[in-house]
Amino acid sequence: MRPGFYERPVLEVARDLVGCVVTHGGCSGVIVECEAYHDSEPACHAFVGLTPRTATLFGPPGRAYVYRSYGIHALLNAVCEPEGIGAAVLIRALEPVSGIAQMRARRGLERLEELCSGPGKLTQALGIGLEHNGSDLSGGSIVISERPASWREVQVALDVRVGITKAVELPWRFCAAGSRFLSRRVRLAKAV
DNA sequence: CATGGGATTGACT
DNA sequence: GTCAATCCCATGC
Repeated sequence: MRPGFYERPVLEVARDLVGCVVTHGGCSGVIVECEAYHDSEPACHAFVGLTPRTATLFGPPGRAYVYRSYGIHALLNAVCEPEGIGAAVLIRALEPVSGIAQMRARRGLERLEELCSGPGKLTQALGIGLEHNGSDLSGGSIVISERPASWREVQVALDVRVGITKAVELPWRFCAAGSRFLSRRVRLAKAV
């Protein structure tokens, strides 16, 4: 991504990440769903302040924050905003583009729509794990790159975030409108 | 040091 | 629809 892309308000970054491409482990996909988290609201891990767990979130922008969810899944975030502010965008779903045979092997599934349609699914499909926490998202093994030409004009729909119990009303979920590869349907369908 | 709670998924009723 | 799996870590005694 261009310099400074992640060092902006996390809501702007989340909106702009829809349509961008995530590549790792010989596989890639277009981001069709993501969510913003910020230390000012209680659904964000960084809400509790600087701890060993949240250190990555408060660190420099443009790094990966990868953590274990429910003891089982690794979830991938892109750290945003200037260092010292705890904010990140959770990558929640991809439209598979390349390395699809390897994704199927890693997931043990055939159906294209089920390979990356959830935050834990896409990390499994791409082979992303906790060891990637803190890695650079431009020069590291995980790379996020600009929207391909065909995604330049993507329509982004807003919705409330999935799976949280605090600050549930904030419409900080960003989806590619009409995509078949979302983790769940959009309810608000408010466009940005 | 013990406890409790998840930014989920897949299997099962 | 319901529910268990499973681990990291924040919190509180």
